Amino acid sequence: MANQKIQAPKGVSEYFPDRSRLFEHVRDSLIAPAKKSGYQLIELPVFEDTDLFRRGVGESTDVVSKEMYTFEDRGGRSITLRPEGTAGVMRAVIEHGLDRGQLPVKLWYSGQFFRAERPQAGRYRQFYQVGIEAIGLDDPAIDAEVIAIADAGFKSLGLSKYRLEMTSLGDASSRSAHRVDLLNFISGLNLDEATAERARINPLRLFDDKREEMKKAMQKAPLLMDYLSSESSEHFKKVLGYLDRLNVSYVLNPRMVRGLDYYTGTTFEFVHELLGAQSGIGGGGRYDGLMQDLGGQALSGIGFGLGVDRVLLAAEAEGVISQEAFVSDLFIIPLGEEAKQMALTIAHDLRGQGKVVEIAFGDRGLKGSMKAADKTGATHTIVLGESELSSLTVDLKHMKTGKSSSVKIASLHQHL
RNA sequence: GUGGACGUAGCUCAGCUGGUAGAGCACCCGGUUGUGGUCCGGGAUGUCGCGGGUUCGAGCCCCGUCGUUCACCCCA
Repeated sequence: MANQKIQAPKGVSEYFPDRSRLFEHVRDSLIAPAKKSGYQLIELPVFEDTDLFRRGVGESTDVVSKEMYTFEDRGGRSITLRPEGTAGVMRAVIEHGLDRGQLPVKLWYSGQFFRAERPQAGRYRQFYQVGIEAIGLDDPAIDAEVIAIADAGFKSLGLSKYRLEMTSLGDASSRSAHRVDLLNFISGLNLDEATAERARINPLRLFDDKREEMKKAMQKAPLLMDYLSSESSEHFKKVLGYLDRLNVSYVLNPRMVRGLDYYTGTTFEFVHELLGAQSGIGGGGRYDGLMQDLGGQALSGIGFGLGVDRVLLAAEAEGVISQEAFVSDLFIIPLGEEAKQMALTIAHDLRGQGKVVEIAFGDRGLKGSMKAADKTGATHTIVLGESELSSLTVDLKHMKTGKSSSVKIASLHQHL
C-alpha cells in the first residue's frame, strides 16, 4: 500500500468549481424560504453523545442499529457523527433552555450528516442537509407552513417533477390499536426469515416492500390512517385544508414508512421522479414525544430535512439549474512592476465599492492574459502599461462587444 | 451488509486473438514588438487504481485489495 494514492474516504460527496456554485445555489435556495418565515440559524456540532441518537432516533431503526459512525474519543466517551438533525436540535434546545421563552421556537440548520451505508446514486456516507424545526406548537397551521416552506424551496429552484406524499401516523392510542390488528394480519402471512425479522422490528416496514408479491399480500393489510383518533384525524384534515389553500399539491400515501422512530401525526416525504432508487429529496413530520423522551418538557414539534446533494441531482436531471458563470466586473492586466502596484490599488478601491475585480498576476504576457480574461468571463478588461500610468486613463474594453472606450481611472467604477 | 458492472493522461474515452500506450477536449508556448473568443503550428502530461500470480513478455489472463457505479436493504 506504500504507493497507494491518498483519496477521499468511500462514499463522500465533494463539490468543486464549477459545480460547487450550483451546490451553493441549491443550498441557499432551499433555506431561503425558512429565513423569510422567521426561522433562525442554529449551528451545532457534527458529533454528539451516542446516547442522544439511541434515545432520540430509536434503537430499532436501521440508522441507529447499523448505520452510525460511532467511536470512542480519548476520554473514553462514546461519540457518534450525527446521522440526522432533529435529535441534536432537541438536545440543544433542552440543554440551553431555548424553549423557556416564546413558543414556537423556530430554527433552521444546514450541514453535513453521516451514515455508514453502501454508497449509491444519491446516497452518500457524508451528505448535506438543510432543515428546520418548529417546537412547541400543536396548531395544524404550522404543519402546513413547514411543508409549504420546503415546497417553496423546491419551486424556487424550478423543480416540478416531484410529488409530496402525506400521511398521518396518529397519536399513541391510534398506533397501538392499529398495531394489534396489523400484527394479527401479518401472522397470517407466510414470510421468509428476513422479512419476518423486519416485521418484528417494525411491522410498518412491510408496507414498504418492493417485491410485487409482498405488495399484493399487503394490499388488504389494515392501514394506520383508518385507526386515527378523532383528534389526530381532525388535525390531519386541517393540515390538508391549509395546504390546499396554499396551493401545495400532495398525494395521500397511507403506506408511507419513515425510518426514524420519533415521528407522530403529520408525516410527509418529497419524492423526485427522475432520480434512481434513492428518490427521496426531503421529508419530515411531527415528533410530539421526542422532547420529553430526551428529558425536556413535553413540547410537540415538527420539522423537515432536505437533501441538498439529491436536490442538486434532481435539478440537473430536470435541466433547470443553469451554470450562470461567475463573472468579474473587471479584469486588470498590468504590464510591469509599477503597473502591478497600481492594479492592486485600483482593484482594492473598486472592490470596496462592491465590484468584483480580478488581476492577472504572473507576467504572462499580454496575449496570454487576454485569454485568461476571456476565460474568467469578466465583462470588462483594462490593460495597465506605461501610457496608462502616465495619463491615468485606460481603454475600458467590453469583452462581449470587443469595443473599448477611454475612461479615467478615477471614474472607472461608474462604467462597470 | 448482499449481488452485478467498471477502474487507461486534468476530463470523456480508444487500445484487435497478451509483445512494455493513443485520440478529442482542456492546458502551456508561438503565428513579428500593447489586446481575447475562430484558425494554424508546436509542446508537456500517464509507475494503464494498488499488490501478487501465470508467461520469454500483461493495460489486456488469474487472485486479492482499494475505489467508482447500479440494484437490494435503508434513506436525504
